[in-house]
Amino acid sequence: MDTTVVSARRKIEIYRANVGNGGLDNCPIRTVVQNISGKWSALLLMALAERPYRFGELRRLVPDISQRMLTQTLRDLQRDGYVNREVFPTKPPSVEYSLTDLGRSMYDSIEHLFHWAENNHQQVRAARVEFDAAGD
Amino acid sequence: MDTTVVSARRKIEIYRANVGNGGLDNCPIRTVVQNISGKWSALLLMALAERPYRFGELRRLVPDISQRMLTQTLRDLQRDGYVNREVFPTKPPSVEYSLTDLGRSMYDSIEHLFHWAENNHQQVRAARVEFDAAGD
DNA sequence: GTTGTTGCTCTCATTTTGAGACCAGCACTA
DNA sequence: TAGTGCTGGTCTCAAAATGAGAGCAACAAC
Repeated sequence: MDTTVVSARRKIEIYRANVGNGGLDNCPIRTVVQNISGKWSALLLMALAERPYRFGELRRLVPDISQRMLTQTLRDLQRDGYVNREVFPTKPPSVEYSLTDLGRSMYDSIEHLFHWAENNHQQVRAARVEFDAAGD
Repeated sequence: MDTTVVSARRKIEIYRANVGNGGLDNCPIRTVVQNISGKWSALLLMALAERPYRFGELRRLVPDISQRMLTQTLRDLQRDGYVNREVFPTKPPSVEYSLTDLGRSMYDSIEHLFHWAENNHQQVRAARVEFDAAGD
């Protein structure tokens, strides 16, 4: 057995054991990844990594998100501790969302993936076209 | 304006311009991220990063995935060029899935996030508990 | 008083996912 | 020879997530 592979295998075994116990909520990676892998999470994290935004600003920034999903995605990110929600007593009251330290720390890691995506999206797109063509 | 922030802002502006054009399929990051942010994609990539797996092996490895979603997720990953699907003419025929070079390259980037998740899942979990408690 | 702005929530239609039955082809077994 | 199991799927139907859009309260500006 290759040693470079042992740690990944162990993670999976731990995962399996947890599933066997009926509690897959103990798989660390899924605990975290499931909640930032929503359709809109990455986009919102990207925006908030730039600077704090108000609700309406985010809505205008990502025009194809529904208000419902914007509310819900922000609340999920807040629940996991990535995003801070602050209400300002203006009239009408405004709400500002910003990254927490935890969120910023996580963003530093997910940013690698974003950079990869920027640099390699043509290849992905090409693969997709080829696959679809072969499927005819 | 802080210079460290300019590139993120530009990406978002590019994104907005594309949306304005009616084509948000040109946003590089979404093109890539949407398809690996599925519920099961990360888990399967993790497994396949370790070594190639057969369909049934993956099924046993991730017991709480339905056969239907396993098929579909693998096909999506294959379509984007991350995963190679090879049929062996055994009886009954077996199918092996493995990471392509593109998939491995992408995995190197997403792995940062997985490591972060391993190291910080307690904090996420704690934030979640606190949020839920405050919500009473 | 009419309209606009804020950040939501509620309802309902559509889409995605989950659970499980079914399938073909061959091997092994009784 | 009939039964059983293994392979990697697909098909159907229920459940869950999402999208589209209306409604809402309170106050400002006109």
